[in-house]
Amino acid sequence: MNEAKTAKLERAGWKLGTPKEFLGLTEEESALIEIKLALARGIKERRLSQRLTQEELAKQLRSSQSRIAKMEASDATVSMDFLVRSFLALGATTQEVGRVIARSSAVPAA
Amino acid sequence: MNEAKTAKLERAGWKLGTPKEFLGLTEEESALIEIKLALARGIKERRLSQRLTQEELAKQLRSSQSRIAKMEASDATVSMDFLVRSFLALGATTQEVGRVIARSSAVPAA
DNA sequence: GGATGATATGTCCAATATGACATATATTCC
DNA sequence: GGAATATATGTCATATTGGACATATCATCC
Repeated sequence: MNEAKTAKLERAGWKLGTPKEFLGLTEEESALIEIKLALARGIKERRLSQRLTQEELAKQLRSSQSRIAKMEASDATVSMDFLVRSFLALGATTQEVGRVIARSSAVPAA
Repeated sequence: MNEAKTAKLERAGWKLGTPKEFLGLTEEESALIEIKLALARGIKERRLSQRLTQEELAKQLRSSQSRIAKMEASDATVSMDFLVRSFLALGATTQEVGRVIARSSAVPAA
């Protein structure tokens, strides 16, 4: 992960700490974060393409606009359960959820 | 989902309620559960193939044996975050996580 | 530049998930 | 049948995540 990205994540409340490769932590830690970022992006895309407001999506999920905003901003207090539930609520299939996750750490071709 | 499966889930603490297709709830609800079941199975498989005890895996994750047991039993109190973290801790890539999820609701050929 | 509508951010406290622990139940070997 | 080891289940207190609300910021239109 590059510097700009980690800065953004720290603003979103992630406690990243310094790399701890030797403890086997960072690789999983960053993979998990990449997954959440990818889901958040996917959710926002889907919501927009369906011309839904955050308020409307919130209602469907019996949640609140602020929570949706935080989710799309990859706030650290948003769980993966909530991300996946939202994605599914927007009509995604498990196949699509899986695909988004699988590709989350794909390195763009140089 | 068949009857035996729902019975097992209810034993694991899931509050399923009667189908609410008309509210668009059940499809997502069951998809999410299928995902969690698939992850739990994948985790147990990986752990066993690496000849790790629940205790050992727990230590790696700074968790406890009981939590691992609950996870593998798809207990309702286990979060998706924890499932994915565990899967990754067992050496899975995001690709593999994605694949397991994508296939979670695959219907076996008749 | 001020409405209006959408999104972002911060804070509450209620609900849920967590690790830890105790203890129960397998499973395997002797 | 009883050690020894692994796994399951129940319960706590603490930590994390949740919805709700207030308010701030941002865009678009007039």
